[in-house]
Amino acid sequence: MPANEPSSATPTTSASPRGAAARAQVLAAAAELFTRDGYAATTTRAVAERAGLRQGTLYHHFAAKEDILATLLEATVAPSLAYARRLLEPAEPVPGARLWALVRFDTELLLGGLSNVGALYQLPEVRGERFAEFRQVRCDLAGAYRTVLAPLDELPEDQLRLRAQLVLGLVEGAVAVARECAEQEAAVVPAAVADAAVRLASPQGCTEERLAAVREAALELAVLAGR
Amino acid sequence: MPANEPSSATPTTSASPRGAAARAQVLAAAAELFTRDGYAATTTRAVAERAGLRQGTLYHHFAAKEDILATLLEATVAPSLAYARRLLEPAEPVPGARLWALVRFDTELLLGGLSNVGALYQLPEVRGERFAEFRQVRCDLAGAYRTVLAPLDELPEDQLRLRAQLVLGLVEGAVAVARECAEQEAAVVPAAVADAAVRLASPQGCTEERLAAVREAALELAVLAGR
DNA sequence: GTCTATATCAAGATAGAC
DNA sequence: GTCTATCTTGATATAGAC
Repeated sequence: MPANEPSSATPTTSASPRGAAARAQVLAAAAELFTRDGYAATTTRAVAERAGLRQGTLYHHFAAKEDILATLLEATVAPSLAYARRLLEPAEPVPGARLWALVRFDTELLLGGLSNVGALYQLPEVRGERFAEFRQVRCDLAGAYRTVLAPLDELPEDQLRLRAQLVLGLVEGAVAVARECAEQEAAVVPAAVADAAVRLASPQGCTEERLAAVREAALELAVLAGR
Repeated sequence: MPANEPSSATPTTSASPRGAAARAQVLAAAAELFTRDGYAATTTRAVAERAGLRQGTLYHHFAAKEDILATLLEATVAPSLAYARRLLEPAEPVPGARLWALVRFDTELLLGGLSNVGALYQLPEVRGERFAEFRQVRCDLAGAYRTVLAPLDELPEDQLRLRAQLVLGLVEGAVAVARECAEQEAAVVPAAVADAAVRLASPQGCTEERLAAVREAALELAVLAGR
């Protein structure tokens, strides 16, 4: 990756860890290792080494190990919520279109992001104080899921909550298992999960034709929402 | 908790950890703590204390911390597979009935068992050597899911695999989120997840009526399969 | 901003008395 | 079979030179 910088022109901007880029390298390294080996089992040494730094240097960028995790989580869930909000602006052409678009976006984000940060959502450490802000955003996202689920079925509030949880569980669970078996199939997963979400949220049934219409409408919505 | 045993009548059978019961107490304590705080973050001291033992004593029942986890996992997945096999013996009265029964059973097992051992399935530690046997059983269970999914949809093998993964993801994901919000609602979750699974596996749509028929047939199957 | 070196602490596992 | 030690190791985080 490093192109060249034999001499020293601009000290703060070099290819290797040096400077501001180091922080980003640490985040990328942590995302990889946290998702692969688990948060608790990943040492700060391993993160630093992978980022091209020494262990102690991490603490000039993050005050504690938990801060690295919190930064990762917030950076991952924020785009989801932002996308969900853009998705809610235009009217929904076909019931289920918003749901399809949102589920596909989230699955894609979790699967394709730097790493499978989605799997980190359920870490026990996330219950701590340090992660309150993240959990709040996460909660707002769950609300968005309820909103996009509502038009598909007349449901009392608590049933709607449960269904939103089911769909969230589907997305995160599917992401967790998707990397294990599928390799090149990963490209199909987001759409498949979105299909599945629409089906499971359609109480009076969802035929292939209807699903096709939902997909098409969702793709248009996705353009409007900027993705 | 200890009722009384001032003198010493039968040495191997007393109320507190003493004797063979200790092993079971350790497992119960570990299940609770591993699922609540995570495996890596749970110390053997904490497990021992909750089991009413001292840290060192654990090692007379298990050779290592990982052995506790492995025992828990195997004990949880084995009933699922056994149930799935019994479910496959009788003919399927209505397509989807087996799926419904299996999903409900698994969700119930994971939710209601000693603890949410299901959440432990995705621990990074489980990739290790020590857990090969567990992963094998898990793999067999995935095969059973493919079998019960097959009658619902004409699907090429790889698509069927993906769908089985989706359903497994749904079950485990739903279980993971179910405890967070729902309290007394937990009783509704298994059936709701089973409904959701059947819907998402029914490509040509699944109306309320059909779902009702599936549920009824599934309950009969469940009786035959011994639960 | 990065390094080396180290303080500090707690974890898993073992030894041997009772 | 359980206890009280203790060994050994490896972790996070800090201090201070460059």
